[in-house]
Amino acid sequence: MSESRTRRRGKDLLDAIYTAAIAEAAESGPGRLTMDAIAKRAATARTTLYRRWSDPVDLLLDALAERHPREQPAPGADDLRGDLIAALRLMVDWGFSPAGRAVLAILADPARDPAVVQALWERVFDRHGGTFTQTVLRHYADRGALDPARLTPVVLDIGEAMVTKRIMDTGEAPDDDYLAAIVDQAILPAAGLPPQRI
Amino acid sequence: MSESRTRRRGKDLLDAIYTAAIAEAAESGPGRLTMDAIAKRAATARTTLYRRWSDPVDLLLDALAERHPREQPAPGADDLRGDLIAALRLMVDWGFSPAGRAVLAILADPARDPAVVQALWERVFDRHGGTFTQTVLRHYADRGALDPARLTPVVLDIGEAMVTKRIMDTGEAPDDDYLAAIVDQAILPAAGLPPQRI
DNA sequence: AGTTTTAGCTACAGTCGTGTATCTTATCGT
DNA sequence: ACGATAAGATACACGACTGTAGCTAAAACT
Repeated sequence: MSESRTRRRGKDLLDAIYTAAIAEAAESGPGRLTMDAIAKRAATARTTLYRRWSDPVDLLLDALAERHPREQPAPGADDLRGDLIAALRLMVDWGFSPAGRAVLAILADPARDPAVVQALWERVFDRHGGTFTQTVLRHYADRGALDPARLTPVVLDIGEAMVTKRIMDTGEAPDDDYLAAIVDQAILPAAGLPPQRI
Repeated sequence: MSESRTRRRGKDLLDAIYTAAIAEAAESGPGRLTMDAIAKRAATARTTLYRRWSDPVDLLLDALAERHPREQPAPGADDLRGDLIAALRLMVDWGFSPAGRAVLAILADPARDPAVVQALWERVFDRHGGTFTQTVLRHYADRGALDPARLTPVVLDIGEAMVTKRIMDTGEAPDDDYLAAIVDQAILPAAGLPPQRI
């Protein structure tokens, strides 16, 4: 009838659906995520969605898995501090992408289904290969620049924890000064190095 | 008609409504919070709620403000490490109360209204008087046990950030060993003290 | 005791999302 | 060019929640 002349199919359509699902989740939160809204935003029919997924969260997980950031922090020559800041910057950028917002909301959802969280780790994070600052810290520990014994799970998580909390508190992306402060005042001292500029 | 013989009023009724609202928010998340569910759980009529509040979040904010934890960490004699762990324990307990879960969900809600967050800070946190570890760290800095210059906003926030992230990651309350690890491996080094047991 | 206040009940129209069924037809594979 | 596949449109009954209105009667105040 009033159908547009072209009809999307396969990858094109999937892309549109994934984008719509992540955008909806990022705006409304997983709690308010509906098949209806995803379908409308993707300009497709609800029936098309039901042919593949049984509920909105199932769909969202597929979307997040397909769109997980593959970018890895690439530790440079010999600049631990700079590399750590860069890794946190990567994390902030991701955290403020629609996908990052959606993931944060899923993790903080009090009604979260453990199975969903587990699926999130298996399909998104684990494949992503370690956290952001972790990659950098391990790299420099391997080269002898810092004591591997200091890289406990707690220490490896400091950067991510500080950034996450800051985002939740302010709702805004921390600027480079704040990221530098996290590195100088929290991560480096915990890693056994003298704090830089206080 | 089939109305129960007694009819609650004033504070009794308010208490039931607040409890119901926080419980609902903790279970369903603020996104799925409805007047209907609160009314049903409080065993009152929806009309009664509409007489006082115009929407569920408005109601929830009143409930959280009324129920905010007044318990303060009381720094003891001369045990910085122990007092920090105790402060984090207080925070974990609060974070796992229905109110804490509701607050976390509000802060992580991608659809969060800045006005709601601001109201939350003004009506709940600010009145609470500082964060958990902050009280302890300031106390020992005042007594000269550690360098006040090291107590930057970043350092004062490490404990809360680590606990928050841990709760989001695992969905469970960190045990005392983990809290001790946070204190020993993250907070104390950042505060300029040698890490205790690694 | 009489009056005011307000909790509790019922009903209503309206909106939104669900899950399923049915039909048409664009697109793809061969 | 033809047949298989699947996208797109529409319709439907159902349930949940909304916001308002009107009524009854319990609790509180005088």
